[in-house]
Amino acid sequence: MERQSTKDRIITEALKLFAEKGYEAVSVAQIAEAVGIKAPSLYKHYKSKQNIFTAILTEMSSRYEKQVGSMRMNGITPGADMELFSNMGEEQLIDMGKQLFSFFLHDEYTSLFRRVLTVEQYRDKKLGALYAKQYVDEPLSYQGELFALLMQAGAFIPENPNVMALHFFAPMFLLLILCECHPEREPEAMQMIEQHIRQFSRLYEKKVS
Amino acid sequence: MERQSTKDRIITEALKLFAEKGYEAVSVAQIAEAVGIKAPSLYKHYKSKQNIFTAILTEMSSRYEKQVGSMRMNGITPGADMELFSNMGEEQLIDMGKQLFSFFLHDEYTSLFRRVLTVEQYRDKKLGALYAKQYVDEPLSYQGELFALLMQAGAFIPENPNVMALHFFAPMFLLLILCECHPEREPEAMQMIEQHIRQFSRLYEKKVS
DNA sequence: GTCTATAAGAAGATAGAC
DNA sequence: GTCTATCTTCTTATAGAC
Repeated sequence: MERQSTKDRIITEALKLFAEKGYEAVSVAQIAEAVGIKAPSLYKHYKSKQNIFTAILTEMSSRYEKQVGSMRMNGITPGADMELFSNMGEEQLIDMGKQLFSFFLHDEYTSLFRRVLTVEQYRDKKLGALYAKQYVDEPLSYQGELFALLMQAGAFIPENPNVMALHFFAPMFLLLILCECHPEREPEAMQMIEQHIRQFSRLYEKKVS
Repeated sequence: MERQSTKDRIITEALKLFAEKGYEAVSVAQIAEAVGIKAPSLYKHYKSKQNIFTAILTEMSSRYEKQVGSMRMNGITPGADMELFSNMGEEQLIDMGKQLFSFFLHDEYTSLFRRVLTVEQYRDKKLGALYAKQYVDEPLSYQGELFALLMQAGAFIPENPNVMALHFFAPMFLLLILCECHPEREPEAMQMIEQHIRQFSRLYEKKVS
């Protein structure tokens, strides 16, 4: 009567190990040990080590499409909830940035899977493409749409909204990569994010004329 | 009469393979084959596979300290060559950005070693620390110093120069990571960099009052 | 310094008992 | 579904001839 089936526990433990050591460096025996069974038993659930990895990939992609895809990265669709943002102040922007950062850094599966993609992106074209899509292209295009709408609404000075998205997102991306490997630097990073967004707001704010 | 000794060629070929597949996924036989010798011959030059990796680390670190450390990332020490920058226009900033980006992306050793650090950073604390130092902390602190001086000289509006460095560097860092795995997107990235720096210049330029 | 031969062990995976 | 026992292949590394 465990919370997770053995088949699911294999995925969970394998993901943790792959994120920590990389696919090649993890043996089937290590995965089995983490689950609490012997290596051969594992082959009753998955027919190969590669199969375990593929199952992780499938599971994480569907999780992404469900959570992040439909919610568009932070629970807000740019079109529908526009009014929520049209009177968005600096403090709201800081909150949004910090929450986005915190989710990406602390959500267990998101964080572990990003580490796996980081480490394996060069060995498999599909993984490289997935990394680019999930952590570069989609955040940028989503935030680009959002800033375009806010710009139209007169919340910011007229500039290229896609470059604006790059200016907003890239610093958080850099600090995310930093903290992923150096968790002790999270407070420092959070402070940088706040300073970043305050300055970003000042730069893009519409001056009263 | 080869240009490189066998001992050096082992380092070169091993670096290429480690950057492509990761340390664990590369066998000593593969390195030997790339060099053009048999695996056991390799042990006359290095006493273990780990030793080869350590030699790469030492070599690349010293290369970094020589080239990038003393030249402060792009050949210019912030204090000494200030006058060169004090009348720096938008086009100069774009050139500097593109050259910096191009160097990081195309310099063979820089690029390969960054890939190795990217892939191995989670498995070894020293490698994680090196990654943070070389690709985050030092570029940011150097550019922070530079922008602080330019700000003092009246070239930019008064803002936090370290955040300004983050705004300048982080977008290039993100695009660098993207192109490292997707070289075909370099033209697109170069265009983004140009747009980024133009917008950056407009945002930080001192308005005549 | 290079080779062939080989040791010693770990890896992924299967067979078959329970 | 789990286990023990086993197979096969690959891996790092050494020995010793040339």
